[in-house]
Amino acid sequence: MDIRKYDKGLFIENAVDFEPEHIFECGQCFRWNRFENGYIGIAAGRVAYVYKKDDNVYIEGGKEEDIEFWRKYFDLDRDYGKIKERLKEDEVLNEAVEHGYGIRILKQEPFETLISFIISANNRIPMIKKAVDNISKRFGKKIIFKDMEFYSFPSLEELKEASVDELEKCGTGFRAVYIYEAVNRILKENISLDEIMTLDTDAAQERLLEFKGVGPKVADCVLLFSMQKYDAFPVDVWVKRIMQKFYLAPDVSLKRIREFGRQRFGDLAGFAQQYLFYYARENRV
DNA sequence: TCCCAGGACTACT
DNA sequence: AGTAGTCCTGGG
Repeated sequence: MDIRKYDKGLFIENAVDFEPEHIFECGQCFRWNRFENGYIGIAAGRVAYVYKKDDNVYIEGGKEEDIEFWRKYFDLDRDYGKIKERLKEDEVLNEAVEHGYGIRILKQEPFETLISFIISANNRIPMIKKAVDNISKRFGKKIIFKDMEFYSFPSLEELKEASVDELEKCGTGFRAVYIYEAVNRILKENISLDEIMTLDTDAAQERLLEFKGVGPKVADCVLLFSMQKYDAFPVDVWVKRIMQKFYLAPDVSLKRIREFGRQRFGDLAGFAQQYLFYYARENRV
């Protein structure tokens, strides 16, 4: 799929397997919101209004020098048609893919993803969005687009200024101390998320679990949504419900569900998880 | 007013 | 190895 320039930004001509609603509502990101005919949001300090019209996806506000950024962010070089073909051999996935046929897994920034998913623990999506937004307003950089204010998610350097109290005031609750400790441990122990990204899925998960406030589910989300570990299988309540309903007994532990998912879907476990999550959530399974 | 949703921690076994 | 109780916040 090719990205080209037009007068208001960038567009993807004949975008296949790409539905903004599926992409932005499948639980992987917190900074995109419904706007007019699509979604408006910010990724890595770049604001855009993304919508689909006919077969084209428009990235209004996208700059010519960011063509490669958006190509990578939206994972445009991957053939989701082929992935869906393979997953549809599974009866449940066949149904789930019908619902979320336009899902793509975004390539988000590891630091933002780590902090955002620490906030996601025992929390609901609107609350998570609010907290991430407050942190960005307080510690990120302001960007004006369409006469509206947007704020980039703060860098490690920007967030090191945050006290536990300030983080709490952003609406993070008991997770404030986890965020504070994560930021300061990364700085003090000179931890490189990019280096963790080079490890295999199990080794990288182990490293992420060393952060307080990061359990198996949060670690798997970071691995899948920012480190291209597509064999990760994050198990949240929705995935738990749908797995227990269609594949396993109702009392199977989260750990076993994770093991089952990874074994059954292999290198496509992460994609399967996204289709299942979206299906379960949309249908209130 | 209470109850519920939503993962990880701690302190146990 | 697995599990009960607790953490915070907004909405019904």
